[in-house]
Amino acid sequence: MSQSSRKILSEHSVSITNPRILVLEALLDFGNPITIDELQLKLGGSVAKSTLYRVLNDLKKINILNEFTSPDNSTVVELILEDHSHHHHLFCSDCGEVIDVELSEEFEIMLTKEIQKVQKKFNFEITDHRVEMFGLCTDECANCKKS
Amino acid sequence: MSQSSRKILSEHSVSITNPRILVLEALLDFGNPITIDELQLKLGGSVAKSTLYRVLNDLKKINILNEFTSPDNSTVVELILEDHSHHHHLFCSDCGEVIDVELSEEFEIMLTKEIQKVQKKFNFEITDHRVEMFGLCTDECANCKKS
DNA sequence: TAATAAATGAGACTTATTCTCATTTATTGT
DNA sequence: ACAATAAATGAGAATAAGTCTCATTTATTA
Repeated sequence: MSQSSRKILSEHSVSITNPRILVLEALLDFGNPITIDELQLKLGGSVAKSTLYRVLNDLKKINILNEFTSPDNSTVVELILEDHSHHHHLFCSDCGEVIDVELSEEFEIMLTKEIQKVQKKFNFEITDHRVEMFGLCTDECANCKKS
Repeated sequence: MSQSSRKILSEHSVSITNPRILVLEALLDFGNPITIDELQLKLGGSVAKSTLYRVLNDLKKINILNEFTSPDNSTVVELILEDHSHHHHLFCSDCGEVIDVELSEEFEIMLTKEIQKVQKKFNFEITDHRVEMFGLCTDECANCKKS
């Protein structure tokens, strides 16, 4: 793990520093989209707040980090490595969990066609898209209030 | 216009006050998703900041206001009135404009099927979804930096 | 129109994120 | 391996979006 975080950094010609390794390892270890709050918890003060935000920005700049806002307004961050193909997000409105979801090939093809229509109609150059789904994990989730 | 904003409020059994009328009229007048910054500009100080946020929350509570975060992290707000059917959003990464987009019926049907698959796979109850598209308005947009 | 409950304005407060600057650490060329 | 240089870091100050408080005003109702 320590190995691969260093590799990621050097492959992107970013200098290898302790905070960067720690943040990358936390993200690799969690393996799912994570809120900045949770990430800070996981790091347990080993990286200064200002440095954490700087490191996240560095990772965004080299295009291996995706940042978005969940419906409950927390900032969520996720690594996008080579093996991490195009996907979408599923949010639990109760516990805030975020899950990566891949949709079928046929669906993506159809969506691409729709997007082409939208491009023409609005004279836009569309570079990216995502599907967000919201709901409740109906299961035995320990964090859900089950209200 | 003044007429319809009052009507909207009374139809939802919300008391008719000046700030509420002003905010609703600004939203109706703009007619598109609008950032809170722009909305404040449009209101030109006629409504106190704290009141603006309270009114927006009131409108959310009666389910006629949708709020989301744009890719550049500004909060965007839009009215959802009866005639405003299911739609998605197109964002310009340069000027920040947000446009409502309807996708084809066939696409929505296929998306519904995909969502059913996701529900089963993750044991989720999915209540809502949206498609977000990002790009650049290639046209003669006065606000785009054309960098 | 008076009584009551609800809404407002002004500004204090909170919290996420960014900025500053003195110090530390990584990189590089020898 | 080492010194010089540039880059990154930590600590905390600064900023800004959004919320809260409370005294005053406004809407509703009977």
